[in-house]
Amino acid sequence: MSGRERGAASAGFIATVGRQIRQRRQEQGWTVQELSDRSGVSRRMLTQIELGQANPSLVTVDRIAHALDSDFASLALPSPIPAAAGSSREALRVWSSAGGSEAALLTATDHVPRAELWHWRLAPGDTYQAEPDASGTEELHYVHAGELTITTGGAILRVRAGEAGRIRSDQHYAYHNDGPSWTEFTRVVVGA
Amino acid sequence: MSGRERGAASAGFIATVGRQIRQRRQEQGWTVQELSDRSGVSRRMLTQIELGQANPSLVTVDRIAHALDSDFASLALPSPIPAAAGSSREALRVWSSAGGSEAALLTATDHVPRAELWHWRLAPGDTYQAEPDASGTEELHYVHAGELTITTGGAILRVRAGEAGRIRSDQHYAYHNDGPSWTEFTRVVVGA
DNA sequence: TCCATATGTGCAGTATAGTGCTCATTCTGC
DNA sequence: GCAGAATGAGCACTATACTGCACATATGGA
Repeated sequence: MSGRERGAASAGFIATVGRQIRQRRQEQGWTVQELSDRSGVSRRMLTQIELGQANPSLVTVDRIAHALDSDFASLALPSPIPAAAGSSREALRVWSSAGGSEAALLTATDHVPRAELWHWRLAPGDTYQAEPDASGTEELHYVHAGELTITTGGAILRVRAGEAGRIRSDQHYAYHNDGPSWTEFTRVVVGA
Repeated sequence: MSGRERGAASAGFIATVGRQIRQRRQEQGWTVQELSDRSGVSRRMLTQIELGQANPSLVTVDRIAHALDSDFASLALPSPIPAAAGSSREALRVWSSAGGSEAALLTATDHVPRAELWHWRLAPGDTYQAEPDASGTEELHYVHAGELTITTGGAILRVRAGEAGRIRSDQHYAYHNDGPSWTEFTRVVVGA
């Protein structure tokens, strides 16, 4: 890191966090000053964070999250929250590769049972290596186009367009696109 | 904020983030120096972060996350998500209307937490009236094309293409396509 | 034992996160 | 139009995140 770019919105997720904070504050009907009083973070800083012009520390984000009766992680995710009625929000691109492959977290539940809805695009020949998860976690897949190869614990599962797959997630696994065209699939992650 | 406690592990989640980073680094078989080179964050800072003795900024955490081929949010969550062996299943057309609308159950888990993955197609002007599910059941929606209007308990939720929605489904609810074109959406039902 | 590698830590310096003032602008409602 | 509330932003200042170096400790292999 020679030149340290700063001042403006550097990373995209910083803007996401800012937008999350602003929306939740407005849902509470609070002014920036009010959130400042409740969180202990200055009004000056809050406006910059909401506009994606700051690079807050974890402690600062945590103070704000607590004041909003939320938690740190959910501010980074684009999850809505309203209890009875849902809301709409844009997807969060969580992973991408040099080849153009990408994974977007579309929406998720807040608490148990945890469920996440994803959309994935894998370029021909591309691979995604995943880490094991909490015991009992499962995944559902539905392939819209191309074909998806899932390797897990020595087993190989091939899912073609129009087919569905399911895996347990207590061990290392990986997604591969061994086909000649792009693979598109929906992924649901379910935890206890 | 009179006395600002610092230097030691202040918040619990900071230690969580540190542990996550250390674990993933060791899974890669990297030394701290190696992660430092790849992420652009100094070795000095990395050790403190891993030990929960630092208060890094979002950009710093993001740099580390990218070097670990991970994402920012999952480092903050104590429980990530994926991995294991599964099976494939064919889609089941559960419902259809005279107008050509249809609902297909793509796949589902066997036991708790229950989760079902659906694909729906609603013709313009078509409606589906649903019965309440078991208490605590939730639904996630992602609209691929057109727009989806969900009415539930007097509330109206409109989800457009590219947006996501969420509702509690332990009450009467209905899907409507009020738009001029076909509506296509993915639906996830999650129960306890 | 000796050497090499990996990690933890003290210290000083630098870059920047964060604060508290200030004023400008916008949007209300009167 | 006017007054007040709310937000956006410039500025100087303070607190601290972050760096680089040095040194200590621990582990493992020849």
